Amino acid sequence: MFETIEIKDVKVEIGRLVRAVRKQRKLTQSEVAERLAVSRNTIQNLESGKNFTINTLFKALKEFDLLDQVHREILRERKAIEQTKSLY
Amino acid sequence: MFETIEIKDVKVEIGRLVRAVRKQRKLTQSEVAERLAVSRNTIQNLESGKNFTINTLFKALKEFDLLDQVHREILRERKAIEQTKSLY
DNA sequence: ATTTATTGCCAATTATATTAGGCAATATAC
DNA sequence: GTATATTGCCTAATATAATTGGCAATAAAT
Repeated sequence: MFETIEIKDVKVEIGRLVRAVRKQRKLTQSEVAERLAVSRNTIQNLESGKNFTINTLFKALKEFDLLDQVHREILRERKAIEQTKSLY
Repeated sequence: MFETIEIKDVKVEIGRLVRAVRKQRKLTQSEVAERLAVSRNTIQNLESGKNFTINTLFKALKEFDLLDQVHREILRERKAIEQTKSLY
């Protein structure tokens, strides 16, 4: 019924997002890696749907000015949940 | 100017969100750990702002019916970016 | 067409996330 | 109050993410 999306699909989509921003800014994988202080392989993994740590993702989101937005959405989601009466 | 949020702050906020949902559903850390097929330590790290992998986070989001929403937001963000003329 | 740059992918090593187990502190139930 | 459950935190071992270095395939530039 609900939640047909698989974890790997979301990781692939994150990879596409990171790549899209990188391309828009005309940066190479090596340049992004240097800015995040990680290896190019780590960027490669991030862009290609492999597993990675939240630190790696958040470094990229911060570099690309998306971290603040993510932070606000997490905050909003938690507050929405805390106001909702439990269904369980 | 922009992006004053620190990575650690967002990790802490993720921890609060996970805990809020867990509490609302009246589950213990051990029960969540079992459902995600991870150790209780991993849930503890997730809830307390430590580093963790995207797999761990996405298992939790899927269990809590939040993964589909995240997936849609990532998709939307990428499409927005691809339509935007570069400022760089 | 020929360089030059970039990407995809691989093996070996290092760093670290995860696991398993335990115990004290705190919260919850009785 | 006492018992029971839950949480926070620690150590040691294991699994895996990240690093380093390399090379072939593809893309971009000249």
